[in-house]
Amino acid sequence: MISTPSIPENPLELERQVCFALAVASRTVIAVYRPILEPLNLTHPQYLVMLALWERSPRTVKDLSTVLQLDPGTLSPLLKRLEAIGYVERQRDKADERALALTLTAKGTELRREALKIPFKVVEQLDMTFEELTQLNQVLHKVIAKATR
Amino acid sequence: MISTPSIPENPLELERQVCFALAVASRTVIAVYRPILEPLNLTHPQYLVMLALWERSPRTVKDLSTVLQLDPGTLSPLLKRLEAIGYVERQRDKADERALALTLTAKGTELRREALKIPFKVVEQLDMTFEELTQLNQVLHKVIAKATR
DNA sequence: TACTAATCATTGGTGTACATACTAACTGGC
DNA sequence: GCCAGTTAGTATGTACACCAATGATTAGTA
Repeated sequence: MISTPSIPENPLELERQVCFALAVASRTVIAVYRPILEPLNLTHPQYLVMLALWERSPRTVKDLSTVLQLDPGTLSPLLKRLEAIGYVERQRDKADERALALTLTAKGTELRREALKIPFKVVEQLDMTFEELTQLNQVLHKVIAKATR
Repeated sequence: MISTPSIPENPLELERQVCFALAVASRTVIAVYRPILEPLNLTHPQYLVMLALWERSPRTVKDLSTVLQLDPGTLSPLLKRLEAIGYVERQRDKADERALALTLTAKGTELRREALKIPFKVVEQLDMTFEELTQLNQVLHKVIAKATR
């Protein structure tokens, strides 16, 4: 007779929850960025906005909201802070006055040169191979796709 | 003569950043939990605290802070809210008056029966195999270990 | 034993993150 | 040109999340 395990596995075990690992991983990785971004006067979400703007510069709040998957209500104050630092300019779109165009300032554009070092610094600290990180990235994008449906 | 790619890869490309995928994945997965946790009157961080308490009940703030890798300053108001709902009791440790002991109430203990369904609901919504999730969990714990050093 | 250092939780400040409600501006159909 | 319905961004309220400072308590030590 085959015995079943006497102690059934606990579905609610904390260490087993992927959501827990995701939340902690997100927070701890962002914590790695914090001292690196601090000299640039950027928080991590602000850094992500800058990445988006370095790829294409006049972008609307709506556009950033879609790409970063962030609520416009979250971006609104964040973008004002970026403007206050002087990395970004906010102006209404002439063609559509509803839309707010975010444009990089000279200072914001120039910042990219400094930022170029960041990915290398982070990868070095994480001490993981390029392959591992690429694969993780793929799995995460799959999770995002599944969770967003 | 071997040609090098004319357009060099961009290290700052948003979609390539693991930190971005991590942040979005964490937020979107938590968003999956939101409607599921809402009937229990719990936010996701509160749910994680409950998971920890269901595993072992009198736990201090310090202890929870270590396990959940959360600042005590974050937990303090969160735990007061859990107390206000009636899932938890807060009382100073008799032996060490500095420590605050968090104990499950009867209501809090009973809630576990409802919560047992949650992992299955989430896995069903994510539509991913047990193996995929287990493997993701392992990689995330590796990232956490590397990032925490 | 008195003094000092370490520990634990809370408080206050800044910055996300999301939901809801709101205003201004645009659109299509008439 | 007008209007119903939509869209873009902002304002507000609640809840994390982290940091630094504070206060209370305990532990360590001369």
